Amino acid sequence: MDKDYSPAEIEQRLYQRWEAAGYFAPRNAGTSYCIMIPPPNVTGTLHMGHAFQDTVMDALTRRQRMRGAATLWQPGMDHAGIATQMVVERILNAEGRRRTDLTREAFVERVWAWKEQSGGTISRQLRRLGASVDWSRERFTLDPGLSQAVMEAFVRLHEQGLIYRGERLVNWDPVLRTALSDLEVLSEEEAGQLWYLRYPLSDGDGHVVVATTRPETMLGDAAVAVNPDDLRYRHLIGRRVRLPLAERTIPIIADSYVDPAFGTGCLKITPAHDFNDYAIGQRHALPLINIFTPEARLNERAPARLRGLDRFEARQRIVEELSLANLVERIEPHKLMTPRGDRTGAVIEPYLTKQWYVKVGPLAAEAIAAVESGRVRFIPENWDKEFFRWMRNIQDWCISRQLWWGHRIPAWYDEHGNIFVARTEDAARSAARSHHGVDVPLRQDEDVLDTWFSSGLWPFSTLGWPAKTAELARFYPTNVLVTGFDIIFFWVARMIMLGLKFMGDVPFREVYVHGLVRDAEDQKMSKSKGNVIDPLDIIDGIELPALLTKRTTGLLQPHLAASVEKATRKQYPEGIPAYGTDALRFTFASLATQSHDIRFDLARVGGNRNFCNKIWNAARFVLLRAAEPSEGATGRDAPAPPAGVPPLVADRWIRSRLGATIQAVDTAFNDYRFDFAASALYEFTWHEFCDWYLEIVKPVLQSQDPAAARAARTTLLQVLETLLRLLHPLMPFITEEIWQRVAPLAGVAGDSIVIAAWPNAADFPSDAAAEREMQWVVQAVLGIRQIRGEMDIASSRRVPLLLQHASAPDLRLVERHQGLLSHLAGLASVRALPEGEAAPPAAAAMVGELTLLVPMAGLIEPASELKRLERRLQKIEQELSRSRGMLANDHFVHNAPAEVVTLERQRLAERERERHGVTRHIEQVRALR
RNA sequence: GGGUGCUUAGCUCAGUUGGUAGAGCGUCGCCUUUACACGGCGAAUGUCGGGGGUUCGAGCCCCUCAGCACCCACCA
Repeated sequence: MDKDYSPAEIEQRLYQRWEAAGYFAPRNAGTSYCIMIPPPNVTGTLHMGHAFQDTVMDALTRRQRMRGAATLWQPGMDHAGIATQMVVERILNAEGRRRTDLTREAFVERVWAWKEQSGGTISRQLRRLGASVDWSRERFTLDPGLSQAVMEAFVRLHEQGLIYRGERLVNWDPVLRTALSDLEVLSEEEAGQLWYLRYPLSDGDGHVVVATTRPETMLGDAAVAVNPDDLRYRHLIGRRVRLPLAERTIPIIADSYVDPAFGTGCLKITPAHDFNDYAIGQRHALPLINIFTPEARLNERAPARLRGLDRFEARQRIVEELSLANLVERIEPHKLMTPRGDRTGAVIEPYLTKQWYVKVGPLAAEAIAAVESGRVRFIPENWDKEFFRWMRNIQDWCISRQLWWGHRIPAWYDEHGNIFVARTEDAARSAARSHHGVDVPLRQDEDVLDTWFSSGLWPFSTLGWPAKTAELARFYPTNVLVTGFDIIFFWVARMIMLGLKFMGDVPFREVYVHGLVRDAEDQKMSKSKGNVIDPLDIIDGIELPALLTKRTTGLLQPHLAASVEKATRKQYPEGIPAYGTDALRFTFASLATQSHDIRFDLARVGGNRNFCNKIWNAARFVLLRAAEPSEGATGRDAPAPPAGVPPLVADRWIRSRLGATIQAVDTAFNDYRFDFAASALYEFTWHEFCDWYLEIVKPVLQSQDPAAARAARTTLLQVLETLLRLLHPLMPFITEEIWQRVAPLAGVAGDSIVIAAWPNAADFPSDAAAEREMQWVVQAVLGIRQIRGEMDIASSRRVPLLLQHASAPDLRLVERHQGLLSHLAGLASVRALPEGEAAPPAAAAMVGELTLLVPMAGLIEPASELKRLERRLQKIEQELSRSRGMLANDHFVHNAPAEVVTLERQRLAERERERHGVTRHIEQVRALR
């Protein structure tokens, strides 16, 4: 093995080998295990959130593969209608062209070309992350197969009356000129104004004053409404006002929706441009007066002088004109929720159009039932509340989009407006023929489907639906969905609804919901903030200049470049060092807590890179020693005689600990607590295997006792080999690299750790006796080390040890582990003081009754030993008084469980012994002065 | 306006049925000990957001207040 751990060298090589060997395809015939990747946008790149969830999915998949399941981790990408179309439109714009300069076919062709070029980035990223997806089954939502599934789903839903076409107000994005679903609209509080406008009464003197945040829509007003109980206006109900500028008269109506306390209590009603007004308009049979073009400019219904004005220019002009006519009573500042398109950021206009809808009520009911009955389980489970809340208030889903990139809606129209929904154009044609008796010209719907419609079919469309394939039978329902909470409604809910509808079963048994990955300052990672990190830059590292270029090019708002640069320079003055994939993955695992947000800190990756290094070097040590001839190890002069050292206890101990660790990791994986798995692995590997066992075993390996050395070697190899398999799901690369060398020596056959068997805790049963004995050794060593540490005794300096008040069992333990103690605590000699012999001035440590003494001569200042002991005593006293207090309390003694009381009594006795020892020693040290 | 979650060591976070508060990073000593200085050994550090309650006992359960975050919602 190379002396240095260099991830870059091993990772790509290993992944290629795995992929070529076909390890990632489902292998065995036994139980199946399937995870569907949430398909990322084909033209995007993977961000930290993706890397996080890919790590989780890969770890789950790798563990199940090792457990012998036929695993399928299904990869693929999403065509992401709006996002992708916008990207390509932006490229066209840069060329000085617009989408509409091209034909629909030419534009779509252009998008496909861009997809081919850009889609490779994600595959490359996934490979670098070590994702063990089955590439042979990769899918894209616009593939022929998946498109067929989309058509089929649409037609079937339509046949069942669950898809319909309707004209009503939709969320309209005037920039994209398309309808959006409710979910694609984000409302935020923004500063605005409230205009108080006078509408003169048409049949007499006076006026009513309406308060509005959108004065420009007054051209489309159909009424003024007041609350029927509002005494101020009761006499006006039924009369009419003259609508300024529009020069129409409109009625004053009564509707209980109106809040008398808000504004003036008079509400202008614009049914064609406001969702509430639309509902009121329906109740009162008011006309819908659409005053906007699809670009949200005033249309021909507006007075000629205002036509063509953008809605915000129109606002200004209209307010001016009304002011001149003295029709603006006052203007107040007002905060309001402004709806914006999640992609464009454009203010959304409620707009009257014909669109396709999914009637979700019946679908939602079944989905709710599936979650209620536990057929789908959320983890953490409180996400089901969120799910229920949304599902119970769900509105019909607008699925048509006025875009070119996507699945075109399988509906055809004849000249009379008859609609023929069919799987193919031919089918539509023949339906039209039988309707009319003759062939008639048909025109296909221009619109495409919401991207999430095809994503919603993903768990079964990728497996071949609507055909009844073997894969569907084998892998559906899938085992778990791993996703962020931000798409529970967009995606998770829809998959459940559509899965139940078309497959008659839930798409997945469990949903593991993880938090949002934020940066170290708790900011959401976004391109415009310039704080996104490409996972590959953590793996491979990146110099500052390259990072700056990367972050400042292609910004949606180029003027942010300067602030992005500044922030980047501040956060990563030296760029980002290369940490390797395993360190990054292990970090993700340790961050996988149940919390809402995940604050990503590079320091953590650094720590885990060190962990990789530790594993690497521990393996080097094992290989170095295991390769030595086991017989006739030559005696270097060990400082303390190694003869009689029983290696068996340490061997038994480390095996017992390994068994406990396997168990902990299994539990953690089953509970989706990857943070627990990571810490159990870290703790065992570093602090038990490396810190203790490797150190313990060093003198044994060089001992004169070949049997002991051989036993130690066997344990060393077996424990390491097993540990590598246990680490593999989280750290696939480093474990494979080492395993290839260790497995043969450990007598384990196999081509790759990827398909090796998952460790079995039962192979390493718990050994309480060994753990107890080791604990005694550890206590003794720590006691002596503490003296050494606090007295600043150089580690090269060996010290003599005297034993005081040693019981017979103590003496036996000391004798058995003398070599070990000497080695681990740096002892020059060990001698038990006979009763009656006075102890020399010494520093002391207590292990039960036994006192360990390190003579001061030439090493230790009495004053500092005194200080140390007094500090210790203080702590003991504290614990004592706490213990005494509890035991003196009758309520405690009577009410607490017996074992708790017993434990407390033991604790008290122990502390008292310790205090006795320490006090006695303090007196001795004092006497020296 | 509703709803959810969070508040624990300087920083980032664990803390599983209530039973003596933990980790990583950072800090401070000592150490070039032959796997590893991306290291070893040792040390310091917390009125667990405030207040109240239940209990023999509360970081954990209940109430309340404060701050923060997120989600949902049609008050013009």
